[in-house]
Amino acid sequence: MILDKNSPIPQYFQLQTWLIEQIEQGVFKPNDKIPTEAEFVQLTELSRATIRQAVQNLVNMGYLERKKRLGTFVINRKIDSNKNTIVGILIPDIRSGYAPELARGAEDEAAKNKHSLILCNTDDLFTSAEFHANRLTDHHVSGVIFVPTAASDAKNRLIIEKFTRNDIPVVLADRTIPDLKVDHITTDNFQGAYTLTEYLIRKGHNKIAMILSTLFSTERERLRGYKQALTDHGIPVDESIILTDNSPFIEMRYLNYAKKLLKRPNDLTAIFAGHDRIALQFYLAANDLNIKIPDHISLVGYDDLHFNTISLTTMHQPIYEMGVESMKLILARIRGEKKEPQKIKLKSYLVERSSVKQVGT
Amino acid sequence: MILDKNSPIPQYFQLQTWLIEQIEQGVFKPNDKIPTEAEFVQLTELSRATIRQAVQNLVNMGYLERKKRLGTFVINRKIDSNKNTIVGILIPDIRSGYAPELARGAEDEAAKNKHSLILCNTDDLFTSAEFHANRLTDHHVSGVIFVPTAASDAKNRLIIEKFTRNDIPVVLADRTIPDLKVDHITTDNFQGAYTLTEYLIRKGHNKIAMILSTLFSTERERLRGYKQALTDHGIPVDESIILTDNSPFIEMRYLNYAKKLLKRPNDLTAIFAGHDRIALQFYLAANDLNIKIPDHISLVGYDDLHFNTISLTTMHQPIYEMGVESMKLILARIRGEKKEPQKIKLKSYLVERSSVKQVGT
DNA sequence: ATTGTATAATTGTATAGACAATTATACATA
DNA sequence: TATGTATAATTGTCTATACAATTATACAAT
Repeated sequence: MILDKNSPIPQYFQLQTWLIEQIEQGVFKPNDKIPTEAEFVQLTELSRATIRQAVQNLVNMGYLERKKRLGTFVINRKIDSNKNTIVGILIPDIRSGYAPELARGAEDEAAKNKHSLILCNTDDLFTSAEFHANRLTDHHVSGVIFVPTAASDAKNRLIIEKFTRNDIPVVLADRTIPDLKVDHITTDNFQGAYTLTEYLIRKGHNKIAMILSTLFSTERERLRGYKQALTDHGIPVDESIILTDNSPFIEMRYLNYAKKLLKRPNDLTAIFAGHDRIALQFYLAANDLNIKIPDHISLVGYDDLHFNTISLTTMHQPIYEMGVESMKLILARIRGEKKEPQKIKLKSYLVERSSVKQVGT
Repeated sequence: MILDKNSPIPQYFQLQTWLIEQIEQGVFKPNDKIPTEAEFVQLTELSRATIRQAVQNLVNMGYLERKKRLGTFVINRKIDSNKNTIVGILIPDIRSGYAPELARGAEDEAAKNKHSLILCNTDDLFTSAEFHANRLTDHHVSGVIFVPTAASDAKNRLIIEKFTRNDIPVVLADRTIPDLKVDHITTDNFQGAYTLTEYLIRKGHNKIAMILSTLFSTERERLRGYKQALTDHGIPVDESIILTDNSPFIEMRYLNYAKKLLKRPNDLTAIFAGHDRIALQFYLAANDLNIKIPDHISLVGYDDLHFNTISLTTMHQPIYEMGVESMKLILARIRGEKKEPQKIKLKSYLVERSSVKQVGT
């Protein structure tokens, strides 16, 4: 016991700090009995009242638990704090794309364990994400599920650091950021795009345009998968029919792209839209131009959003499951399970509807 | 000072209880200075240590604040707790209908004030709502926005009582429950349906079917508006073309209703769907049966969901605004503004697209 | 087998007193 | 005007002590 009698730091506070250290370093483990107050009096040569003051503070802080007649024990904070945990989720916009599905998955899993989920909409903006990050830190949430924004990797890293500096674990969902020691969970966009492209090739297509936003790792991965599938099937990659955009998703912009692409006289037989909302714009554009899908041109999307009135062949992403799994991951971190950062890739599967026609032979 | 020296209740605890009472009854008001420890020693004839024990507990509980040299003061808990408040929202399902829009409105308003929103999905089930209510109470949320479930009024009342018993204010959103002293905010469904029906009548329709679920106050109000509009225009209400259902919304069921109604040989010229998701089923059914909307029959919906591919004339509900306003209401209650329960009705407006044809002259 | 009783260990409650640290205020000094 | 200093009120820290309440355990009585 190293208490400095002459230090300006109060004795009770020294003792309290020492105790916390011992607990956090695992010298006193959960459920361990710490010395009795009488023993502490002998050990420290302080009065019992002072001992009690230190111990009482730790009880209030949730480190210790007193049991009459038995002594004072270290609480298993992990189990304890595991009740009624609050987790934050940072998604672009709860109104669009897969966000509702993701939120629902996360919420269901949280609710199952009596935890709660705080919703934050970033609109894919760094400033907004930063604002919410501050708020969540103020609220002392126990963990965060973060869908990185459309901002640069560096800026997204700032957000994550904001949390980790405050000992709040983070799980990245859907999109990743390179070289970062945090858990992340994505769908296998490379494999999915590969499968989808291969499907088109099998259907006889070999002039397949791709249109996507390069802003997100997800779509860049899809582009990789698309190119790889073409290459593996001996079809040269034609950069002139790969249309990339690096600004946030705006319907009108993609509607115009779609119209341009559909009007352009070329021998395209199929279009691979980077995600379903892009595909939707193609439907609308095609409708406008009196082009029939799949009769005149085939179309595939990616996401499997619930479009009730159009019958789009697309990759179904297990978004609900992603929500569930990210919550499981973050809860494991909150419980303090220390492993290497996990990189989970969920499998997507192809949903064949009627936007692709067999061509050629 | 009434302390019972002989009571088995500890002196410090008696003092502490008495102090809380004084504070909560407003005898000691926020920012008031309470007697100094020395004064308490005189008043109570207890030792200073005992006084301190009671006061320290109240400090820990957030009732009091010590200031060296100045004394001990009552904290203004309202102002204090007004920062970083957490509000719960109970909606049917974040994935469907207007829920995302409502949640977004509420979240934006909350974020603006540095508050946070906990998301709960009830699936319109009482048991689920009850579960979440318990969870939110455990978390000590400061207020709740509640979209009543499809269960009976009595059961929804139980949920609300659960909150009010714990001094958690509640705002009802979208749907109402009769005879309840809580704030609520709805759109004016009567007026909206009246406007919509009148619109159809002006377009020459006088044989207008209505199909709806009677489970929710919203749709029952719409039915009232529909009937009133007919009556006011001298059109007799024909109960045989009013199709009601009182089970939760299931797409298949309504698809079948739609098919039956569309197949039935009658002189219907227009259909008023209780909400957009019902209208969507009519689109799908019509498509199946090769019936063109609006050429063969006109259709209106209610909600203005974001259907990208169909062009439905419908009532736009200011759902985002409803989210914002319910958050404002609940925050006002949390701040302790005591008024009569407010009943706010937001105006909807008609969005004319192309699902209604002019008939007759 | 159940119920009651004594014991002892430990925390819980309480007293009386002492000195330290902090800080608003007033006053003094540069 | 700005800065330093003394004062006094109040909370902060700490000692030494005493008895009460709680309860696991062992053992006795029924």
